[in-house]
Amino acid sequence: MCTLLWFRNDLRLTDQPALLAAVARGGPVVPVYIASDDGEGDWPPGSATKWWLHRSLQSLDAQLQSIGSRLILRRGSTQAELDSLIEETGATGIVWGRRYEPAAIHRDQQIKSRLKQRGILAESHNTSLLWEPWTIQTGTGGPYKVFTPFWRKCLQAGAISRPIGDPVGDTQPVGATRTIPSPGRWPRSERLGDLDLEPRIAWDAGLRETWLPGRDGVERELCRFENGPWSDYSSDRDFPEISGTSRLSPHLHFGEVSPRTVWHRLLDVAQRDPRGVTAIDPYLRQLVWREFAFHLVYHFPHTPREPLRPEFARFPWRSDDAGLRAWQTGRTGYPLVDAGMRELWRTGWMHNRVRMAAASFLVKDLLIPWQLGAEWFWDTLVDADLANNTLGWQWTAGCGADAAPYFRVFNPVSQGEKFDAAGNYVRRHVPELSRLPDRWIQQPFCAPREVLAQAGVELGVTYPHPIVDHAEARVRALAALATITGG
DNA sequence: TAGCTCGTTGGACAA
DNA sequence: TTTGTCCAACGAGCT
Repeated sequence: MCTLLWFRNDLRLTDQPALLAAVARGGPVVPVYIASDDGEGDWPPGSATKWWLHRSLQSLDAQLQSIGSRLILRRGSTQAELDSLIEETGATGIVWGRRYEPAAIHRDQQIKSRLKQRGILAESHNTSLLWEPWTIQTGTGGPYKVFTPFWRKCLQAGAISRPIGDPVGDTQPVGATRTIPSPGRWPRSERLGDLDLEPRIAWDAGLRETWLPGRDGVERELCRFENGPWSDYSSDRDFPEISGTSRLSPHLHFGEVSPRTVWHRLLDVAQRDPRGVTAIDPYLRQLVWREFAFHLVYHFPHTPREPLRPEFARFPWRSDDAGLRAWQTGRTGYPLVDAGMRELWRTGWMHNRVRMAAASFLVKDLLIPWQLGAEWFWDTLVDADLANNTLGWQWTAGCGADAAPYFRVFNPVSQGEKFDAAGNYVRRHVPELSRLPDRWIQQPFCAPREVLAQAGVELGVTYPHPIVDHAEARVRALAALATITGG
């Protein structure tokens, strides 16, 4: 009666329905993770993703060992590894958490039908969403393409159940069971180091300084957010120099915490707050944006590569290798954009407000296809997530759900002046500008010569000239849009 | 059915 | 300096 517990993007032991189902079968449970690209389509894990995954698996294994179990690691074809694990353990069932990306769905369906043919129990569970994509429908039975009605419909769907193992503070891993029965003999396992997830050259210092993958990191960020930032989230989240956001995105991506746990912990905090529970709404809305992204990628599986709005297939994008390279390396000459791109490179993350400005610069100022931006983010973000990344880029490019009005072109200078007025964010990530006064920090190219000299800035030498003139680029972007709207 | 309202995150310009 | 208005048209979603 041995059961394989196949972990994917749900690397945790608390509020883990697949784990609970495995234990409920009664026999020994073999927890397994398979490093494989075969469910990722043309989106194999990027470098930052692998860096995080290495540590997250380490954390999961430690948690399992603390209750007398362990994590079996394999690499290669998922189907072949599952087959061999069935051989080695005599497993009669496999349970896992569902995924919603097109390639993963396709692969999982094949695995499921093959297992069933062989008489092996194959059971999938919802381990990562509040509402699975097919449970939320418009009045006419279709998927939503606009966020606000989606949000309203979700709230109508009823209260979100408490996480398994509640009340909060119950840190026992398996809910009621609290132990995972081990097999008499463990199957073969790779060593974590042999999965080749670690970088070959040490580019990860900034990531190590910034992040703590795994359960302890979840606890650290959740506590920090609960103890302050949540209550000013709606205003502070826009200022990149402040840690006003939850910084939970990578933890949620890997399923080190369930959205349900986050939802209820913050709701509980808000309930004790004099301003009442609605004070947490702006943040909960963001959690539902994550749900919306999964809803969209499930119902429109072509969107990671193609625009949701078909007329954008005719958009006159430019080919500009030098521009792309300048953007990627944070050398566009626009300090806010460059600070964001360098924060991304150094820490594997970028503040959301800056993501919008940087992404807008690529697609509107440079007219470079949003797919190239999505690929760069995919490789460099520790929270790289196909659903969220797709939604974000299509939104910025104006070709996705909730399309932005055509005239919404972010001005990198005024965004900087609004949200980084004192220039602290720019100074942190673009040190060669750090001695510029606030007045010029967001637009060194307009600063008087003596100011630049005094700050030790030599344009074109210590810091680049702007690679495009934003005012001209804006006009050009609007003209490009007019070609596909017929305007 | 047809009509109505609205759309996460903006910017430029006039007054 | 601040505030209000306008900037396409469309299609989603509701009534």
